[in-house]
Amino acid sequence: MTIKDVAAKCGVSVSTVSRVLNNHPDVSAAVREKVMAAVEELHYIPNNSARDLVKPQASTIGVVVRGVGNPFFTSIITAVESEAEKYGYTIILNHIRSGEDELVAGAEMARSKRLKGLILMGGCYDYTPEQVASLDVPFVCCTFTNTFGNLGKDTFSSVSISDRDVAKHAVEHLIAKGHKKIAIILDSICDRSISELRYKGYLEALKSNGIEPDYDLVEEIDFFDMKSAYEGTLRLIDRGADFTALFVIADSLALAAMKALSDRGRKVPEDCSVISIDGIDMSLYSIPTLTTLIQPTEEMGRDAVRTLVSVIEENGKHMHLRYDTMLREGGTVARPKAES
Amino acid sequence: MTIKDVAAKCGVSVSTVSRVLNNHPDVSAAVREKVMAAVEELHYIPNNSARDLVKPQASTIGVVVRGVGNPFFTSIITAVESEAEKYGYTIILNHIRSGEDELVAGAEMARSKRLKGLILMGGCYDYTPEQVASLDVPFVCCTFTNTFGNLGKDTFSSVSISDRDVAKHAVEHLIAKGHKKIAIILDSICDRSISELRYKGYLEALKSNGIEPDYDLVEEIDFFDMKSAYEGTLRLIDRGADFTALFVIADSLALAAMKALSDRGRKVPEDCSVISIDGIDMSLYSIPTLTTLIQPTEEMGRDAVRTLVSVIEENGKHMHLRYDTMLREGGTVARPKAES
DNA sequence: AACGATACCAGAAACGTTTCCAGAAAGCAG
DNA sequence: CTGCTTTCTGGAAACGTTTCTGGTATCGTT
Repeated sequence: MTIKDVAAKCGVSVSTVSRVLNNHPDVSAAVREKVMAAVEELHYIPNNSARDLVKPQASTIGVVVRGVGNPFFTSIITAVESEAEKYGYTIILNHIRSGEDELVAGAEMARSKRLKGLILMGGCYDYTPEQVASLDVPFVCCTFTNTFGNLGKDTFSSVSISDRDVAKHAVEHLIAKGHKKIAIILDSICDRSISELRYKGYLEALKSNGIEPDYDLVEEIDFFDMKSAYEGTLRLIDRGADFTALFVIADSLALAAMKALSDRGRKVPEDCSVISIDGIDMSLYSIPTLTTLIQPTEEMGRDAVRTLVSVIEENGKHMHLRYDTMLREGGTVARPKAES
Repeated sequence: MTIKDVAAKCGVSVSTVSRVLNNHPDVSAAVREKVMAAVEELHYIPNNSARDLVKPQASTIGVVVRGVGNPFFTSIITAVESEAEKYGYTIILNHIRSGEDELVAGAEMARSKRLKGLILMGGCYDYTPEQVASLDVPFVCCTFTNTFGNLGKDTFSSVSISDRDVAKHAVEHLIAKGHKKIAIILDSICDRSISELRYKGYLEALKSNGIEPDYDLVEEIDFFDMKSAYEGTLRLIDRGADFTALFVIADSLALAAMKALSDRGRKVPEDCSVISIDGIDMSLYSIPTLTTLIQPTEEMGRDAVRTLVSVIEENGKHMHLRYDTMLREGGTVARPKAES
């Protein structure tokens, strides 16, 4: 089942077989025909390792994703996959658990698989220059970006929304509807995650509208999953927090929060408004439809591979792309009830 | 940056470097130390292609998934990934669109990537022996199985539930609650998909309970996605179909169906009961919680790679594993209202 | 002191390709 | 018919590893 076998089979040299396999011009039609037939008959399959060894163009880029279940990511991944295909890259996915470090996972992966580049999704945003240097393939941060004092900005790319501004936008939408007592559900803010940025946006919105932040309305959850969000919301309610609206930092968590509200007899939006960020498919089908700020996942996924490919192939410069979100008004935001 | 460079760097032979890299015993501590240092300093990374060429144990198995967005699959994939890791396999994902043929996609993939095996998710169940033969790596069908006249049963494996029985179970649960007018939402049944099996189970349940099937209560949707399910349910309602319960063949579709019911002013479960199959995470957080038959995704994913690995490594026999589902009673099923 | 065993290391073959180089056959102009 | 291109094909080197084979010190035993 090697190229030698097919060469022997039809009485030509190895190099000739190679030529027809690679569509080189210097081979007569007769021979080409004969070789093709032999390939077919022997069920010959080229050995990619050997091929790569000679001409190392094997282009595969790795995607490391923190947060398996997040449907928001699957949407971006789909876009990444289809765009990568256009450029002749194959992508290989690596799901990591919350605890793991995406940079070491990425490095490990790049090492063992000879990746041409890396796309990181759902990580932190505070890589130090040393950490970045430890990765010796170009990479782009997807859905988040480094704000570590602007250091090393030119050593990697990012595609993201402005998390702080978007969060601010969301909260201001609630304020515009007349809400003043706005609670927030977020995952741990201490690890310099996206969560922290959105939290800052939340605070900013409150402050710039003259609302004193009430730290009793902040509920931090341990993990970024629906179960934690559900339980967190129950805690918030059960400890008697006084709020008329809820800002949840991601759609999937918001859906779980709505369930918790419902389980405690609070109607959305009559008793409590809910708004969040992402625009996952599922959020269209909640009852009522979730009001959220939609991220352009299609473009983000596309641009992630485009900038990566540009860096890989033509030594393009690293870029940091920001995207606008779009407010989709569902049915989860209403004016607060008049004070009784 | 080849092994030769590091050999030169520290004045030993190529083979010695290779030995320390592969943890072979026949090398002195001093030399090992020196080589390690050089490797570190030169940032040397072994070339996997060359390595694979010599000892082709590079174990990667491909997973081709039809139906990107289906959260049910992501749950299995997670299990597959973690189990594959245990056995030292890396998995590479391939999402295909509904139109594409998973067998040709798989074959293509196996060819170009030298896969050791394949896991197919969300495909049809009627492969012909010729089709199966076209794939020259072992594969296991996940979530579905071949029933093509039992032909070629020993040439591939499968892990699945008994779709017909489970569907029957679901519908009989509704019947037990007193429902007689039971509608069904399914994706196209003509392509010999899982859908068809579940449809058969639906019919069987009706018949064995003396209920005449009413084909006006069957709503076929074009694509397996929430949008189609939503629209299909609207069609069902709007054409005046008379039903008190709805069996949807998958959780994600059921959630969309519930939204449609809500949008048409029908309360679940008071006006209409809903039941489905899968047990995705999300279904725990619908309002009310979805009543569904839970598939053991954890076990299924695990066993998929186990049987595959067994076939690959020790020429194990192909197996066809069946799993039981578990009824989770949520809040979407109630007795029908008394006839007015 | 001689011998065999042991520990360590170098050389070279092999893995399956691609591609460069050269050579043979064929075509064509003179 | 000669010489020169052109067209096709075969041989062999190269890609970066691993591993087999063999050889040289070192050491302990007698």
